Amino acid sequence: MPEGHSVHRIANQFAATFVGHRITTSSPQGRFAAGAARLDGSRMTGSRAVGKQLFLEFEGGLFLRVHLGLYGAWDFAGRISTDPSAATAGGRRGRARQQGLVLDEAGEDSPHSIGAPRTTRMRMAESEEQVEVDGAFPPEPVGQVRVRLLVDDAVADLRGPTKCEVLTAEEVDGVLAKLGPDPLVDSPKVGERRFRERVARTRTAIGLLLMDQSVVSGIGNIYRAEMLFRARLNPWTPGREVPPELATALWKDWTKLLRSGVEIGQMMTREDLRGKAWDRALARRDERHWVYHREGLPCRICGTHVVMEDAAGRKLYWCPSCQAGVGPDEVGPATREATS
DNA sequence: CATCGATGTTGAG
DNA sequence: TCAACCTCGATGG
Repeated sequence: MPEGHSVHRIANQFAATFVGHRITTSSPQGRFAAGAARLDGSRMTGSRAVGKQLFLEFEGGLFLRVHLGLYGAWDFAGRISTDPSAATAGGRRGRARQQGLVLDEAGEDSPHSIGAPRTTRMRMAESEEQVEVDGAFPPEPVGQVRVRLLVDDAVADLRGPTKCEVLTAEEVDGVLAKLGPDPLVDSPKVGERRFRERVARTRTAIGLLLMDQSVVSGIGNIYRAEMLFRARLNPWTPGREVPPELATALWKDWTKLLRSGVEIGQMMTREDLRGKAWDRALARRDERHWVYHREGLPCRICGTHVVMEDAAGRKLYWCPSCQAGVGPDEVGPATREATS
């Protein structure tokens, strides 16, 4: 259930732990047996995220493309990076070993390891929590594991993806061509211009455009709602009526939020809490956002009840008072009720 | 213990 | 527009 920041962190985790190594690839579940066989035994040469898509490059010119969808997840175990933020992006071999890696095996050094070997495990999806578990390495696959990538001292299990396939470089290019700009992939100038020009060209509501991966990559339902609130922008404003400066501001805000998300591993959009309340809010999911998942609760700025309405099948949360700006021609259900 | 819903996308109709 | 995908934490009984 990740938005873009999680996928970049996962790409960094692969860069730190797998890139440069020969990978034993399998499909314990069986559904990806043929694809796994094509990759088995080849070296991983690169790891890259674009929006919500992950591309793992292998020797021989093949790529594993993974999209986690709504509930997919990677489970890492063994020697894993405890901080998959930006530092290892690009996947240079060797660099990974220098920074913050944990090697947690049988561990003579470990004070509490008497008897059973222990392994660090971390699930990378909507949340990340590292736990140490008893048992030998590698652990038995648990549940429906679509793909298992194994090196000497680390393993990654993929479960529940919406997309998992082997592609050639040309096919990867085809996928990339359909994706809007990603602030961590495209240059600030080019990314901003592509986004702004695309928004200006359509009557589609900005609330829908932000979720359209061909317009901008990596934004999901939470960042969408939060970015619109931070811009005090009515979600139903047609793209062409969003002032260019505001489109630029949205792009810059996405850049800032994505960087922050990759760094802290959380979608924290409440910059008003910088300082003392920050850590507490990080610990509490219901404190991290302005409007997301706050239907009926008072707006944190004006006290007006936050509304929730359907936008192309997804739940859209916003404050009809704070976000009344840039009058929309087309209005959503909540706006219609308020004015009828 | 059963049911619901989710930070997403695809493809059928 | 809606079901399917296929996982799991949260929720209710």
